[in-house]
Amino acid sequence: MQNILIIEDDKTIAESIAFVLEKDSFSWTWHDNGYDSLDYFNNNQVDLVLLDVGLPDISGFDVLRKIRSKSNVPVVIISARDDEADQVLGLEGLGANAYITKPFSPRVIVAHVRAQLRNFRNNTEPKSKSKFGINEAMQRVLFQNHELILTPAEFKILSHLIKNPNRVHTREYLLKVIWDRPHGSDVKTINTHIKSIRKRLNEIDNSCEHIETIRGIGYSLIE
Amino acid sequence: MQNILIIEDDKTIAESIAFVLEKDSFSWTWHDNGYDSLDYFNNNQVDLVLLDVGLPDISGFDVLRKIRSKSNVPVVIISARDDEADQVLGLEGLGANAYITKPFSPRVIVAHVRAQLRNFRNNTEPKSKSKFGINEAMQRVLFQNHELILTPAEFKILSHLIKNPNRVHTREYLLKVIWDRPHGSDVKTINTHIKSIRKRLNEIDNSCEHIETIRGIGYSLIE
DNA sequence: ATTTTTGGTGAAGATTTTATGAAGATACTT
DNA sequence: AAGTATCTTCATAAAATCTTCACCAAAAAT
Repeated sequence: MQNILIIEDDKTIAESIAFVLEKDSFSWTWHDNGYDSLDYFNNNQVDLVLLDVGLPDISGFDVLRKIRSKSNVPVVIISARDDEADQVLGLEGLGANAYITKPFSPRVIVAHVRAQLRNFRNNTEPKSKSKFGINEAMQRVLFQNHELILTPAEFKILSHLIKNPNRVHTREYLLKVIWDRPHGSDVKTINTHIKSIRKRLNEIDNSCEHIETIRGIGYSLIE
Repeated sequence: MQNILIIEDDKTIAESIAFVLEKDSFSWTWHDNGYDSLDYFNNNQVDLVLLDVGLPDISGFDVLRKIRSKSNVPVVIISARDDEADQVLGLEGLGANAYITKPFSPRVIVAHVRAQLRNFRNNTEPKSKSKFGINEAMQRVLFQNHELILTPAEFKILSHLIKNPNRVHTREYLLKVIWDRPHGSDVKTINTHIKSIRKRLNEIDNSCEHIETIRGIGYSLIE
């Protein structure tokens, strides 16, 4: 049974998360502050961390950094307020594996947990060499020695996926990747972009799915 | 001429950096906040970034991440205070190329800039043989043994493209190439210049596009 | 088993970006 | 100053791209 560490100062939220985890037969532990949770993390087997960014004692930033200084355990960020968005982006850069915002449904949380755990399992140690190369100077992607000519949006999405492979990216996030800032268009737009990227990739190598769909969440590039 | 982007909210510091860069005949641009500088970065040719970590709007962390999401351009971190040391370490992990702290002398900065630019150049362009020759003295370009008679603006653009082939050049940057300095004219002017350069090239060899349009960004000379 | 939700697909429409030709403005030459 | 070459602007056409939509298939929930 996998052990999930919940770091969340709001008791109600923590309990609802714990409830759905338990229903899906995960083991869980809850701490409502950064220091206790780090203490727990250092002395126990933890398979995944759910980390709220708005803690009372230390910043989510510091917690994540401390965790990352000794482990690659999957960390999923949860944030209650929209104005934490910037901070959340920074956290992803620091090595957070995914993040969930505001109206988080139980199902979304469990889906994230499952996706991250699966990715992590498949991804430990072997560190293979990527089949992709990014030609920034020409806004092209090299895939198995073929140069892909992509539209601006496709390039932005694909190069982002290549730089952060084996981890889930929500459609919302990928939209922001295209537009640099929040943008009004429908998230389903991403489906269409992904479709055309897949088409181009499959023209070169049809043997497998290169971009995996994580149902209910988003997409992930497989290496 | 290489273009350095200075991201620094302290006017005095920015000016002193700009001064020494100019003395060493670098082109430079200064922005005092993160958003403007990213906006500039996304739309202009930038050969190196000098990034202060203590910006008023977004963290240097986020700025660097945004830059790295689309470019491998050398980024040199400058930090004014010692207590930013932690942050600086994080930044280095994220892909900063070097960092300079507290008492930075002009000469140290220029030395870093030169070193990074040299590294970057050696790492990227393998330098193949070109079909083009440049006759600086006569303001002419030799293309497949034909001498092209060009207008001054056309010569400046084309010879710049020849010196930096297979790489995108924004219209803003090409405007600066024509005028040596920022200039008030519309960037669409470049479209017209490119059109006439293409016409001249096609009169000699019509078999392919020699100047490729990179949609949303600019133009690139193909070798 | 049936309903509901979610993602895939192809095509149409809207939007954005670039190309083009010509006219106006500017600078340069004689 | 007139004439010429060059640069810029403008309007419009053309192309490429982005978004939306309707419909179908697959997966999940009931």
